[in-house]
Amino acid sequence: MALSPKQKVYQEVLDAVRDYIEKNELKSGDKLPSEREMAEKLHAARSSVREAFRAMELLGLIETRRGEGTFISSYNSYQSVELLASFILREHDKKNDLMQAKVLLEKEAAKLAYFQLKKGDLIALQKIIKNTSINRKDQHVGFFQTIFDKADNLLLVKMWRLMQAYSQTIHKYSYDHSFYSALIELYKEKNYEAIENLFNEWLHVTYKKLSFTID
Amino acid sequence: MALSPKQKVYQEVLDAVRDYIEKNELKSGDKLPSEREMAEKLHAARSSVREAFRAMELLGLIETRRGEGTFISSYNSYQSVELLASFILREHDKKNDLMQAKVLLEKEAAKLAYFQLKKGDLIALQKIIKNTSINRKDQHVGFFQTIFDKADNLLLVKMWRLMQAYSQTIHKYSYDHSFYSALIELYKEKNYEAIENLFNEWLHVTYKKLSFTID
DNA sequence: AATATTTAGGTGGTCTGACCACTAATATAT
DNA sequence: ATATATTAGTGGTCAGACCACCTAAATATT
Repeated sequence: MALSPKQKVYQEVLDAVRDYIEKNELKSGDKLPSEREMAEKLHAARSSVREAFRAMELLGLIETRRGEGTFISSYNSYQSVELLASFILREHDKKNDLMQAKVLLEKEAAKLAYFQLKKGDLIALQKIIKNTSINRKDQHVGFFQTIFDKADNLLLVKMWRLMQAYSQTIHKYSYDHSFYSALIELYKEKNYEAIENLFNEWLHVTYKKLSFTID
Repeated sequence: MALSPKQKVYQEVLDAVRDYIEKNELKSGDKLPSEREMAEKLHAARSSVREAFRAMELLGLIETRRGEGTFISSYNSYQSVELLASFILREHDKKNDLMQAKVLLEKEAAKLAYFQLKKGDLIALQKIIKNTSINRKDQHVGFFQTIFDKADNLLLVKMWRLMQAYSQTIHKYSYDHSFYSALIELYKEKNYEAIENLFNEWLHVTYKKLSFTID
């Protein structure tokens, strides 16, 4: 493993695993080579392979079962993000970036979904908003999950989920209640252009607000 | 390190480090105990401590300098996002999703930059487009790198760079030449609203085109 | 023959101890 | 006082050794 001298071995293992997954077209749940086998294949020590594997495990990318092996995770578990947040999110300047990016994704998803939403979907959205038995965060997630489904872009929804998880430790993770109703109303009125403005207004207000609440 | 039997050692190290940081009120840039010292303190092997440290490093929580020590990271919190994204992107071969997401980011960056661009910036953009000594890909990257700089959102630019890198395996990675000129023209005319439409038109055309070229 | 049991090999989990490359502070020489 | 060489400490990596656990094949039991 002495090819790229500047890079650490466990970083190279990371790349190698990614290539391996792609090359062999492995999907969620498929088995990876054992630590020993991977080490031999990459001419690295097992401990180096383990450093890479443990990091990936912590990120929820792989799943490990003692006595069985290492498997590609379905990546539904975002538990790693929680740990991240507990360390990271005291850095405030990045909170703004995160919130801004998240809102942008939600805005674009809302616009993409515009062309796909049926009447039944609108009713479903309304039901989520009116359901007071779940908390606001779950309302927000449910609401936009529906929208992202209609937007039909797997990459966008994955990025959004990640940001949503990150942003959960920040106080502001949802819009005002009136926001959701306003969006639904725009869908009903078939007012595509106004969607952009609705989000942008909220974005500017919140952006400023966050700037002043930095301690 | 035999107290909590069900938990892996490197997980316990993770918790211990978090407690250590909390207890000693360490801030960004502060030094952590060495791997050997931490191992002795926690009655664990150095390799186990390393597994935890490497994972934290990958998450961007700590920074490591050979010969000096391990420090609490001050920046680069988005390192993990990059890694995650690189796996997410590989997971599915939805080229359409990727292209759509990339264009969306470029569009939003163009709109964010709108409020920051000075006359000199526009000249710089024009110079990039008129420079025929570099290939189209580098023109595209240079053009939007300038725009993303003005948009001033670290997270957005990192996501974009990643997508740009991956999209290079696809044939379409840049716009028609007239597109860039048109965008500059809109900046000059201070026509904010038209930016959205410019991108959307291109997006719809390309989206359909790609739909038919999927192998 | 069908079932239950034992066994052997493979896997992750952990530890020990050893080098190497690098850095910074100390000691030494100029 | 300055420049140089030494040294101790640090992360980076490796090799090899156990252990606990799981699975499947070989064996024994019915």
